[in-house]
Amino acid sequence: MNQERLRQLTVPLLGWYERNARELPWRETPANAYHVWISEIMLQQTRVAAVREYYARFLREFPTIEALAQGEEERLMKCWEGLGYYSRARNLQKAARQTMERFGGELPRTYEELTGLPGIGDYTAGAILSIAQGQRVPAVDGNVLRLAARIMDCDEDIADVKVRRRFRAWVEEALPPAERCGDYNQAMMDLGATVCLPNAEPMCLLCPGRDLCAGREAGRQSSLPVKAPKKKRRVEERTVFVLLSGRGAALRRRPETGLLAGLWEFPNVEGALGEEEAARVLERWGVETLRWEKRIAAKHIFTHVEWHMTGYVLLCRPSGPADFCWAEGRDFADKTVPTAFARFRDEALEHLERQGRIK
DNA sequence: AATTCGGGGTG
DNA sequence: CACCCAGAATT
Repeated sequence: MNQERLRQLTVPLLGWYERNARELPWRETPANAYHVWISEIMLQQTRVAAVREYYARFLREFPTIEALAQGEEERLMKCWEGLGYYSRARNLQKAARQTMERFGGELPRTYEELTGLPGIGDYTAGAILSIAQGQRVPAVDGNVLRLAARIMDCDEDIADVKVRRRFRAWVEEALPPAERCGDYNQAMMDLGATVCLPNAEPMCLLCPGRDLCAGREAGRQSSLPVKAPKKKRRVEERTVFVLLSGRGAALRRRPETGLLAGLWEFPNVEGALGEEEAARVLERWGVETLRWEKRIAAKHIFTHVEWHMTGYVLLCRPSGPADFCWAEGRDFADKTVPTAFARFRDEALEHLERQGRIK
């Protein structure tokens, strides 16, 4: 195999990194394991550009592990609103609490203890240990898999766990001495993000590995890595109600498990209901409607499911099932409503504001 | 080994 | 539209 190519990259890569490292907020305090941890969790399956603002705001709200452990869930989730994969935030707080109890408030320094904390897996443990603790541990993410596949001209399926394990072992062999491993891991990610681009023609002329890349040599750089196709999304039809009363808009909490667990949503039912069917649902709920305002079509795409939503905005009395929560003003603003319902939240806000002015 | 978890940027 | 992103946990 071509692991040798990966090993040959190490020295030029570190040199490239010294001149081309991106300036990122979490790189200002690399020795602060808490900062590194927060950034790594936020960056899971999430681009740097999306994380920046969230990172700054999160650390303002929860400056230390202790503050995070003691923080209120409502505030925590509000901090995460719009970032996605909300279990990351919940796991973060669970891990913070375990850290207070088991490790005296400091993140542990071994791979086993770190991966034992909720939300910290193979990659994140490697990132924390190498960047904040100067330990010789690899951090293999999507960037590294792509880079390694190209430089070794390896066409094995990087979606396969066994293949990933082998890649990790090869990267481990290519690692520099411990004190440079944080830089090495971050250099691989920077090179992957800015030069060895995903889903596009890589900018090989700018790459420190251009003369030793087996993929480029074979002219296959842009068709690597190979990844098994994932199955397509299913489509779900839903009917969403924006119910507006003198006490505000109706929200309810989603179940504690599953999609958007524990977040707030506008009351909704399965199916694309017409007005008559929708009216029957409201009757069943015991909602006294005063006036139908309008109908809105909205679509939201998740990774594995696609919601086609029919929304009804209507004025009503503040009646309905016990799990309805009528909220306006700060109460409404404080509740975490996921992006999937953004179109309906905006509609509700517009009406609530208008009412506020009349008063 | 497969599926489930969000949301957004990009070709 | 399809693909991917500083992945992890659950089934």
